[in-house]
Amino acid sequence: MTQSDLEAAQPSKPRAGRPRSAESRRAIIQSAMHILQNDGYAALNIEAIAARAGVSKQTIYRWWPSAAFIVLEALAADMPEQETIAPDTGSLKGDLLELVRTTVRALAQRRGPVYRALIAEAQADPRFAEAFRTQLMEAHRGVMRAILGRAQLRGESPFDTDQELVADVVYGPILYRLLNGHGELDETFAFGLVDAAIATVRYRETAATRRAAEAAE
Amino acid sequence: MTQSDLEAAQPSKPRAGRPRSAESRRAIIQSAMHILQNDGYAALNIEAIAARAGVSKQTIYRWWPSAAFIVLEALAADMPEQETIAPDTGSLKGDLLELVRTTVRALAQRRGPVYRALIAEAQADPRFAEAFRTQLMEAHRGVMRAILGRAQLRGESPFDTDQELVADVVYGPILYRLLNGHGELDETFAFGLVDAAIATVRYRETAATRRAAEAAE
Amino acid sequence: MTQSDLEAAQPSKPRAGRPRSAESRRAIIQSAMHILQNDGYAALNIEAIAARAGVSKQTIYRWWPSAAFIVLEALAADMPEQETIAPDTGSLKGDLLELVRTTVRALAQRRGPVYRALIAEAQADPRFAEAFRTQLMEAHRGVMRAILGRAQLRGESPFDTDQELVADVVYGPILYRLLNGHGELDETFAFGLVDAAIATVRYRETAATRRAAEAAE
Amino acid sequence: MTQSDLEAAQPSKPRAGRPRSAESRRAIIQSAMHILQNDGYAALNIEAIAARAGVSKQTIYRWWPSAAFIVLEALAADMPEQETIAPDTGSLKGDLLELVRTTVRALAQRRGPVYRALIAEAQADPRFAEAFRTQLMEAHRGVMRAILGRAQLRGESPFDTDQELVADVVYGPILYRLLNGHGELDETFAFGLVDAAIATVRYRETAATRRAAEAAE
DNA sequence: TAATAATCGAGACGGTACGTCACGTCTTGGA
DNA sequence: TCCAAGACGTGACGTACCGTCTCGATTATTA
Repeated sequence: MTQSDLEAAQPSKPRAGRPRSAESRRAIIQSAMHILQNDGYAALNIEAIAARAGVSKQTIYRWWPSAAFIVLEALAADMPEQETIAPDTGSLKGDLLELVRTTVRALAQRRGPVYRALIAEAQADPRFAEAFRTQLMEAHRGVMRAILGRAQLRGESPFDTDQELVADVVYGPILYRLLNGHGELDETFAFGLVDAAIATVRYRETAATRRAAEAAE
Repeated sequence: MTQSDLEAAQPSKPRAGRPRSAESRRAIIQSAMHILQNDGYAALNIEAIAARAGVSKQTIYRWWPSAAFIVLEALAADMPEQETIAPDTGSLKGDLLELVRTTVRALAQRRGPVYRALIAEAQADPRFAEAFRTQLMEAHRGVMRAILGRAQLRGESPFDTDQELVADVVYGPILYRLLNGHGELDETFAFGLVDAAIATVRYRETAATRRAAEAAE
Repeated sequence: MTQSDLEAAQPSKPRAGRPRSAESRRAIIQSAMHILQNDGYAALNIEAIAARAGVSKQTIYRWWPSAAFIVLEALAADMPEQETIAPDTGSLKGDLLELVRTTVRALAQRRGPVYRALIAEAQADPRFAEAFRTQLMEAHRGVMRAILGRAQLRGESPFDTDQELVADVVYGPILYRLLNGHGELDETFAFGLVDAAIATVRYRETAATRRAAEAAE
Repeated sequence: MTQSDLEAAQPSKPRAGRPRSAESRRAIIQSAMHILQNDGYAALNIEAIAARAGVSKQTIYRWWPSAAFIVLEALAADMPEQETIAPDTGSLKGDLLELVRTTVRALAQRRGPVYRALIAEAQADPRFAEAFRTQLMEAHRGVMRAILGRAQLRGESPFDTDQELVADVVYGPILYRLLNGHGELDETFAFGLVDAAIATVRYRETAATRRAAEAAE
């Protein structure tokens, strides 16, 4: 979590000294996103961000550990609340279709390059990996859990469904295609994924068998 | 494809001049892998590889575009033929279990960091992405195809099974956990994945319906 | 002259607002001298002084133009009145010996590094050069003048002795050795210098000749 | 001593690798001197030198520890051999006058600021102090020794004259006025200095007395 | 047996960005 | 009006690697 979240978390604390410049913060984030959109992540370095934002490098380093955190903050700010984005069509298949198609479409368009870059960054920077996972990935997975929770209440899904596995089955292949580029992120893929997810929810033979076997030991 | 494959591909052409030093090639690859294992991918740069290999930087640049390609060459050399690694237990579930457990185990141990780094690298370098996909990922997917092909012959899997989707359902979640770190790469996960894959093979309702609908348009 | 001398010079003027904190002033000077003694002049910067003094940077900048001025103020405060330090042994040679030995000894020990640093600073900052010359160097030269003045009254020195030249002959070589480090600042050197000074006082051939020659033109 | 003297010292050694670029070396030195003459020593930093020379910072750091060393190299290159610059008029007074007037005149004009800056630099950097002393100051003192040596051969100076002291009496006051700015570096000063030096050569009472006293102990 | 040609080690080169330091100024709330 | 706290834009630092470029030396094929 960025230090810059402090003020949001504790707006009451009247810390001494000159307060953080909201204008600089905004300029930095906008500068970073502009460079990202126009020149790509490879061109996104602190010096360029600072120059374009009319800000000193020191000011950036004071609040963000690296450029990736700035992008993360911008994305997280855009990220609406779970309730807002979790579709609620009345059926599991409907919810999943809505979710997967939206996700896949966003990644096939402008979101793709950003997510690819941030995930790459996370492989080299454990601090960022942590922030990325908790602030973005968990939000996505939370949507899946909400959908599956509702499906369980409706009786569409067994009470002991492995929600984590289902979330992996949905998001894993999407990430896989996004990063590896061996297949399209299109409608056909979205339909197939939904089928796979539903099939996974219903079919639990091996797991049940194995649990029984383990219980017998 | 690396330039260094030229000699393997065309051993007959006896170009003039001093031939490539096999010793330097070996030293470079070993140096790279040593640094990778001991200091991590972040420390893997051409200067360090050259210094440790007792080789000039020019020699490296002559044969590899970047450090990632050296690692890729090392991994690809280790990669056995498909027939060798594709398990053949007689049943789809048996093959999948064998494959997934082996894969997950390898990634949970020493292979993990290397694959994470190379996939990250691929996001920033399209040339490397291409090489990585064709030389490593396709080999993995080929194993899946071989297993599914045999399952179809045995009647365990419909003739119109979407092999690509099933491969995605298996490898996607593995990659997801490897890169995102939200869950363990363990036996339980492997069993769950196999279930999901088999469920996907059997359940094709949505896809069939959709195809029919599309045909009706 | 430092702004901080204002209050000393004009204690009557009761300017409005909160008066200057004597405690802060003391803390700043002590902090500066502590850093200077322990970490050297290179480590003496405003931020370090402020941090150690528990004072804001602004408070320092309000009263001193740079760190060098703080040190100068500390040294000038230590500097006793001329009458106090000008030796009066009854003979020119005695006075000179006393003065030179004291000076050389002080510079060979703790005063050396401070003077070296301040003189260096003066080369880059004309304002400080002016302050340093008038507040420290002139005090030293005044001692010489006092000694030479007494020698003239005693008849030990010609009435037209070039006091400035003699002061240069005494202090110049000391400074030279202090800054250049080609020779020791020891007793032998002190004796030699006194001889040179006395010789200079007595011998005025060239100057007299030249003046005569110039007058003839 | 700069590493860049290596090639001059050992032109025969055919070291491996790309040889040092003579053009870059020249461009760097010229760039440094240009900045020094036009913008002053305060503006002389590595980045500016590199930019103006069309050279990378690394290339400068490879060969010189700091900007001061570049200037020193330029000055030392200009410094003619001792025999060339040591005046030989036939008399001690003539030689001294020639030397002192030349020196004082040069420092009063363009050499002054450079020497002031380098001497200041030497106070903060022991490595540079050493280089400055051995490469420049010793050359100057060598001239004095040559003059005094000849004077001794002619019988103008006692055989036991303390050459070091006389050199200090000549150069010390010059340095003093240059750095402290309390007096002019003009002809009058030059004449006075020569008188002081000659007086010092002739008058050795205290030293002789003291040596006798010490011998008696 | 030479000439030609490609490789090798060493290492210097221009270049880009890094993350840090200290500067001197500014903006708060409080004394 | 001063004070502490501390954020700000500025400018330079010295370092790390990048990918390219000479060097002299080595090792093959070709003439």
